[in-house]
Amino acid sequence: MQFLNDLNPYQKEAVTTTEGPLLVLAGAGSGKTKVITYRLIYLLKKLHIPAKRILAVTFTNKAANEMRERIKALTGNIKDLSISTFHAFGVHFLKEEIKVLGYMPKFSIYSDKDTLELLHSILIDLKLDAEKYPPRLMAYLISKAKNKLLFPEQAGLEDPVFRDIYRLYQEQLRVLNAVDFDDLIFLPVKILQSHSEIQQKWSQRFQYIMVDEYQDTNHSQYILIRLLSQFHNNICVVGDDDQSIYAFRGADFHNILSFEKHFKKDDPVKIITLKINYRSTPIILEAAYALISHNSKRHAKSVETFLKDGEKINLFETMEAREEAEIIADEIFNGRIEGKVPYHDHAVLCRTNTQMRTFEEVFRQKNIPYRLIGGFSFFDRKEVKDLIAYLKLIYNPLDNLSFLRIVNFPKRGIGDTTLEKFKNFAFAHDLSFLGAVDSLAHKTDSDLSKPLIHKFELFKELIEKYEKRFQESKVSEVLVEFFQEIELEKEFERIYKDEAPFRIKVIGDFIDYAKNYESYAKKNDELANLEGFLKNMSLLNQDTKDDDEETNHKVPIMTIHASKGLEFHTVFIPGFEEGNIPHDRSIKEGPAGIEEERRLAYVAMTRAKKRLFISHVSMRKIFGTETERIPSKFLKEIPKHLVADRDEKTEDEHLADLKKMFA
DNA sequence: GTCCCCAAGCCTCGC
DNA sequence: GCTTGGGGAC
Ligand SMILES: Nc1ncnc2c1ncn2[C@@H]1O[C@H](COP(=O)(O)OP(=O)(O)OP(=O)(O)O)[C@@H](O)[C@H]1O
Repeated sequence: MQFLNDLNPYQKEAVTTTEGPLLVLAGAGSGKTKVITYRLIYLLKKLHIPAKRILAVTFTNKAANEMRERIKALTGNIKDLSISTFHAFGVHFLKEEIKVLGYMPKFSIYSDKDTLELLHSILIDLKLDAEKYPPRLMAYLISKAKNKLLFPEQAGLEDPVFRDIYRLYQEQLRVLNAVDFDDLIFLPVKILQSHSEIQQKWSQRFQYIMVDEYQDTNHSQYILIRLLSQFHNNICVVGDDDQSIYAFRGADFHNILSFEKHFKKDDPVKIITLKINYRSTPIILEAAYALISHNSKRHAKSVETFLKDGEKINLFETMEAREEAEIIADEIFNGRIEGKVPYHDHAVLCRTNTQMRTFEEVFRQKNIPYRLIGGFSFFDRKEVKDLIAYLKLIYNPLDNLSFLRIVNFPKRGIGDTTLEKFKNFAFAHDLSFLGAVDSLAHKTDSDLSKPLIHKFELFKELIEKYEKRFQESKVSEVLVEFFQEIELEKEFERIYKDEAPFRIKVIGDFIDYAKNYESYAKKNDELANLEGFLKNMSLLNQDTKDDDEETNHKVPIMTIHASKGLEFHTVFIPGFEEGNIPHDRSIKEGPAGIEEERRLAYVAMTRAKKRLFISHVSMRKIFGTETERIPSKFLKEIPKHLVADRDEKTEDEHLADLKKMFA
């Protein structure tokens, strides 16, 4: 076992302790992910455990892909190995087991935008005021209930109206044969809890289970893991409570702090701490720990640094965001020329997506190659959503929401009144919308004219034709054919007029995405088909990075949330202002909100290996209006001697500046 | 049935 | 500031 020599004794112990519950609780950069990866290899290569007996859960799809690649490189084979996010695992599980709940295996996954639409229609059905029961709030409450594994009856104890909304929402989803994101965890748990034979099957299957970033799991995810590990009880989780930054999604770092209590059964729980940080310079680390030690609710850790020396943290302020981005662009340029640090070993970590746009513009102008990670989803664009609705309906004919989106796109002369009559007809006969089309001709109670009925029939034929085509040929090829058939470009020209060329380009991007998906599937020994494509889009699990080397030499621009688990030679954290980090919305939430923001800052800082730049602006545009900004209070929590403030000026210089300003 | 205009809210973070 | 979609005009 040559490869074990890459590990320190504590890491080695974590890797070779395979039986019983194991918790690795350790700070940033201490090699937790490395432990998980090596542990997988150890199980496969040394103990010869069949791949299908192991489940590894990562936080993001990117992390899953990276781990898969490393395992593939080291063992040559990744077939049958389950490395996925909780949600991707949920999809996998439900494909096999969702029948017991009365759903079909070909279910749709609704994004939160879709669920808002659904909630909107439910409020209308229940004749409720959307002002009094805002769909956003309802969606949030339903999500919270599902995280806590509560059904409508249990969640709506105080508020019967909410109970009814939640109940109807869940019923509608089932009729549409669709699930929301929370269902991907909630439903598997409910199935495992109520069907002991299924629970036995799955918990016997997974002899070893590992979870990375355990501090960001929520209650339902913890229960899911407990149910799956019940039989063998070989469960290993790693994490760092200081890096819990997904509370808004229900994550609760008490899961990791209570791991021992949760999992001790006959076997004792082993806890291993890793103290050595291999990533960052002592200066960066001292600053990050000084900051995080201001949090009251945390498990204190001691750290030692492996690296020596290093330069101070660079701090600077600019008037506005553009200038901030320009200075960063120049630093990256210099870093590459003078420091020989390649583009992709720099990273810009933003608090919000909106910040990213400025960097995109400035980098483009200054010819700095960049790539945006995450951010505004391509799939949220209206024109793309329409295209996806077609695919969803083709895949899942029960998906009425998608049907409504596209039955008159491109315009085929089916208007609101016609549609209203059609819907009533379908409801009266208890049919799905697509299913109702066939009955129109035989039944007399639809109140629709012959030509109108024919329009519906043509639409259904189109859907059915492509259902077949997608089974026969490659997704990307069928897409091209399909877009031609519905004369999409023509429609875009009609709707978008001058903007059409730009929108038409989006069609091309969509097809490129499909091609990318196909090569991604191939790389992972997966079958590329419509089902996989839809899943891939719903879970956003494509690495935006494609294979050509070009892309690997670009500066990533992303949010701090997306940077979790990554590391870079040089890190820039722009927008270090009060109101941005900590964000206004979090400040409003009180102390817990601020502590979460402090963890965010800690995560961002600890991504840096050698150089760290922190910057803030004095004016920032918020919803179009310029507002004055002051430096983040977190800045005061970083010891001054670790920081090189470029703007540190003498009194005289300040005076001179002021004079200049008013001259 | 379709087009077009204007009020209103927006994305903090994302599987 | 900009998108979006509801509601009225054609
Ligand atoms: N024993 C070791 N010797 C040398 N380098 C190591 C060792 N262990 C880990 N590293 C390196 O330290 C870096 C951080 O490791 P890793 O990403 O696994 O840490 P982590 O604890 O998961 O970090 P984080 O919690 O911040 O995501 C990696 O570059 C890794 O290769």
